[in-house]
Formats: sequence, C-alpha cells, structure tokens
Amino acid sequence: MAERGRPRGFDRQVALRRAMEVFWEHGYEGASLTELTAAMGINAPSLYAAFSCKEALFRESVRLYEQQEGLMVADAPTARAAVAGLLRAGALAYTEPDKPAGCMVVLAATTYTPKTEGIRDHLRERRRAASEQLRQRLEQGVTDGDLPPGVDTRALADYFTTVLNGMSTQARDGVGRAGLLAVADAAMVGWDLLTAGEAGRSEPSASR
Amino acid sequence: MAERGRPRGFDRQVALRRAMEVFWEHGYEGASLTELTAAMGINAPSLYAAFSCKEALFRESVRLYEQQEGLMVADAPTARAAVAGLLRAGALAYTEPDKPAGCMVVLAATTYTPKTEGIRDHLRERRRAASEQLRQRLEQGVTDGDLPPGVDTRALADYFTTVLNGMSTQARDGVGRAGLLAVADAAMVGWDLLTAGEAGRSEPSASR
DNA sequence: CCATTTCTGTAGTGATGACTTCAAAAGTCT
DNA sequence: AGACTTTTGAAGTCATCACTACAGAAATGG
Repeated sequence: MAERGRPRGFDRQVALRRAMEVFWEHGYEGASLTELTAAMGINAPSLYAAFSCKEALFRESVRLYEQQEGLMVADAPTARAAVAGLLRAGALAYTEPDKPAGCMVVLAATTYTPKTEGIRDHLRERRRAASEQLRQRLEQGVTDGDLPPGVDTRALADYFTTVLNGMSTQARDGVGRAGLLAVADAAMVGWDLLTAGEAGRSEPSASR
Repeated sequence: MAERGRPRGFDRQVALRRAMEVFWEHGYEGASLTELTAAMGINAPSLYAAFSCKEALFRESVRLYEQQEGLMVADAPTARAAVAGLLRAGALAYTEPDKPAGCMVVLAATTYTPKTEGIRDHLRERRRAASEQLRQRLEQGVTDGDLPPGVDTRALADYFTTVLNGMSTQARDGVGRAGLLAVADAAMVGWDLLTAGEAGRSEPSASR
C-alpha cells in the first residue's frame, strides 16, 4: 500500500487552513500566489501539485471555511429562536478576535472581472444556499405550528440574509461585537409583526 | 485669457462618468487601465494628464457617484418617514435597470491588499459618513420630538446602515426591486418598538 | 510666419501576476 | 542495491499591470 515516491513534506490540511485565512482576509484576487505560498510555508510547485490551481485552492478554502467557520442555522425549538440564534452567532463569528472580520463568502469577491466570473458565481451560489437553508427552517416553523401558515418565508429569509450580509461589511468597518449584537437584536424586534401571517404583506411600502 | 496649447480632445466630465461606471461595476482593482481607457474613449497619456493616476481617478469617481447616484437621507417631516424613504430609495437605486446593481461605495473594495489600503480606508470613511448622516437625522427626530429622548441613535443608525449595506450584496446576487422593497419594509416593521426609548436597550442579550 | 504650450497616439518601461521547467532529493518496490 | 515514483527548490515563462518617453499634432501669442 502506502504512497510511492517522495512523501509530501507538509501537512495538506494545515496548508489549506493557512490559505483559507489569506483568502478570508484579502479576497480571491487580493491573495497573490507569493503571499499564499509564504503563508502555507511551501513553494509554488508544491501548491500546484497538491491543489491544481489558484481557483481550485480557493474553492477548497471556501469548503473548509464553511465547515470550520460557517454559520449553521441554530438548533432551536422554534423558528424564532433559530433565527435569533443565527443572527447572534453571526455577530460573534464576524468579530472573533485574531480572525478576519466578516464573512469570507460575502466579502471575498464582490466585484467581477471577466476572469473571476467563476469565483463570483460560486460564492453567490453559496450565499443563495445559505439563504435557502434559512428559508427551510422558517418553513419548518410553519410545519411545527410556531409560524402561521400564510407567512412569506422567502421575504423573511431575504430580510434576515440582508442583515447578515450587511453585518459583514459593518464588521470590516470596525463595528465591534457589542455593536453587531445590538444590530442582531434590532433585526429581531419586528418578528411578531413580520410573522403575523398576511398582515405585513398587505401594507404596501410602509412609507407612511 | 483662453487656454494655451492644444485643447483637450474629449469632455472631462463625460470621461469621468464612464470611468465611474467601470469602477462601479468592477471595483477598484478589477477595473484595469485598459478597460478604463477603452470606456473613456481616450488613451492612457490623456487619462494621466487629466486625472493624475488611477487612485485619483477613483476618488473623483466616488465623488461623482455620491453626487449623481448616492442616497440622500430623505427630506421628510419625521425621522421615521426619513428612514423609511432612505431604505426604499436604496431598494430602488440598487436595482436601477442598465446600471450596476448595488452601491459602489459598499462594493468597490471589500478586500484589502497592502497596495489598496488607501482606497479601502477612503471608502470606509465614506460609509462611516453616510451612517453618521443617518444618525444626525435621528437626533433631529429627538430634537423635533418625534423620537423619545432616550433612544440610542448610534445603535439605530448601525442597524439601518447594516440593512442598506446588505441590500447591496443582495442586489448583486440577483434579488430584484420588489424583493429589496420588501426587505426595506421588513426592516421598518420593528420601528415603534425600536424607538420606544430605553425599552429595547434594557434587554441585555447583547453581551453574551 | 515662427515660437511656445499643451494634448494625443504609438510604443515601450519595469514590476508583478499565475503558472512551469527541470534536475536533485527522498521516499517505495522488487 | 537499483529501478521507479513523486516532491521539492531555484529559476524561468509569458501575460498583464499601472504608468511613461517621445515625437508629432493642434491650438495661442507675437
């Protein structure tokens, strides 16, 4: 069995974690091969042998990020508690000391050059998946009976996803943990009215 | 009087507008000199003669963006109407047909490489200024008496700024005008509870 | 007219981007 | 041991980056 040939001189998982941290902080385009290899402690040929190309390394980094740092919809008895937990978890995660502020999936590739289109689409899909997961939890609330049947779970998920996305920018801008937790709480204040069946929907525009 | 020497062969304002659109869509680093000059209809030496360098061109583009496309805190009789108007204006502005989705100031430089630190700091400052403007309007509401004296205007401004920032990402991700307007309305639903003086603040979920 | 000033296009500058070539090194297999 | 396989470091490839040198073009002042 075993591996033939000269054995790899570095731990692939450790190197990947380092790469992920660089991407998290500097984004896809902002992370140069020079910086990546320096952080990973290896030379370019080793990187390419182990990870194929920069884009593949980034995709693996995203997967690792989601596993190790990503938010999970909280395991809670009600939809309300799950969403509140998610928002508060985001506030905490985006302000971890000694880690880059904000969410890698939200911040790593906001602008699109032709050559990074694949990256952008991939991250957008990951965000869409996260929003959909949230929506599913809201649907579960309807099934469980803690949300009324008529509630617009798509609109609700869009709203809370918007707040979470915005928290990433705010974290990068220096809003601290207490500030983001206050935002999370503020976003929950309207919950009862928002989830009151068709009520909120009939008021068009809320502008007056 | 008059200008000596060969007159400029292009309209500086028109060229700047084109440059701004490129930066808006592709961000600072994503906009190459090649693409910029192509969009502006000029060659590199003309660009440098008129705008000094890429960073100066970008800063001027940001100023133009804020003048022509930026959100203003709505001119409304109450703080509530002003904020509601601001959110709805954001939903509309970020989904203008034939314009890049989302806000240039939020999206043009989320990640920071060493060489774009100045750009990032400049945009962060612009965002901070926008948030501060919103906070001032809330303070005005306290002065006018349509908000109670104890209201935490900093926290409120942070919350609505977060929603606006998040709307930019959502717009880039394809959430349409109706979706963003629904988000704007959802963000306003908790207004009465949020602005009920010290009420919301006494719940100290923010510290754990 | 000529001198002066400023702009414009062509063509290049050095630096840095992602990625490779290649021979030596370091293992396994028989 | 020696054939084989794979990794590693040093150096190099080619494209693209922001930016510029330079000479000719197009205006004004005398």
